[in-house]
Amino acid sequence: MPQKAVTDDLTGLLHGVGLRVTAQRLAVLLALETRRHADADEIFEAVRPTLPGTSVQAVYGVLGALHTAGLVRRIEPAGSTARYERRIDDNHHHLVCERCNRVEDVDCVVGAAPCLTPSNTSGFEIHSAEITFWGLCSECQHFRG
Amino acid sequence: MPQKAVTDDLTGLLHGVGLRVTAQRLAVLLALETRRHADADEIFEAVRPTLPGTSVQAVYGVLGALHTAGLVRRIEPAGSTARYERRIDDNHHHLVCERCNRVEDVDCVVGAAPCLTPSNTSGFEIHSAEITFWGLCSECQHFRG
DNA sequence: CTGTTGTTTTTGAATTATTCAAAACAATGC
DNA sequence: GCATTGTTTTGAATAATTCAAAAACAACAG
Repeated sequence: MPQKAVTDDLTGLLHGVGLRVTAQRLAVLLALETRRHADADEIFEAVRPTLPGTSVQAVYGVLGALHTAGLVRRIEPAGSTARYERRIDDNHHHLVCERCNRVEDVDCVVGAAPCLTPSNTSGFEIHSAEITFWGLCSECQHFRG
Repeated sequence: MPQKAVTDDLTGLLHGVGLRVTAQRLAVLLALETRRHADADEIFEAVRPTLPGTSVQAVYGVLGALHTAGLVRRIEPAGSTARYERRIDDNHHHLVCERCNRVEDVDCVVGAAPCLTPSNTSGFEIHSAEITFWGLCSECQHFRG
């Protein structure tokens, strides 16, 4: 897909949720296209070359707006900074490395449906269930001892 | 149970994992007996009356040692500070309020076992699965709008 | 009980992700 | 184009947590 078409898509995405289309927002969305589980700083660095003058605060602002609008999902595994991703429609989960904080997607979980039903809800109105698997990534398995 | 007996239990707990027994560690463990999902500051405030002169850094140090030793579990729901709990042997999960960050336990999950098996592990060696249910607590359900 | 050793706590400061606020600026509707 | 309203910049603040050095202390041997 040519660059123009991608940008048009992203423009439509923003219009769709009633957000103004700005260069910063397009750049952040574009950066998220090719990055999975990027944090604010990674996105800031990705945006900087094509859009110098962008501030970190603007990136936080854009990510906040996109998140509120439901265009990005935000995860914050213990020990990591907040990470953002565009995959939102599927109910996928995450593997997090306890040593290096690397994050990978888990497309689905065997027998997932029951997991979304806690036994006692303590009066909570439940909106979503988040599953995080903790362990060691392939790299870090060698470093044990 | 008399106070002395509780303290003896906690002393044994520390000995059991090869940690030195200090007044601060006993105080933190004792504070955790009656509090669920307490954060460092809550524990600090709970410890202060009986053990004045204790520093917040000491509380962080104690909690770190207890966590490393496997005596306490540490959760860090997005948007909250780190919280600590003594329930570690059962595989229970959490409900977190999206508005006030209140945390409640979920004793178990219907059909829990399958949840511990992700479909693709991406080469990870998995140690544990953490399930967080997001929603609104009974209090905060009234504040919508 | 006492001295020694290694660990823990205190004291004081640093770090870092994130947020806040006011002013400059830009997108959209007319 | 122009006004309106939302967004970004600029600059500073916040707050949880960690780091480091020195003092205090628990555990153990004698």
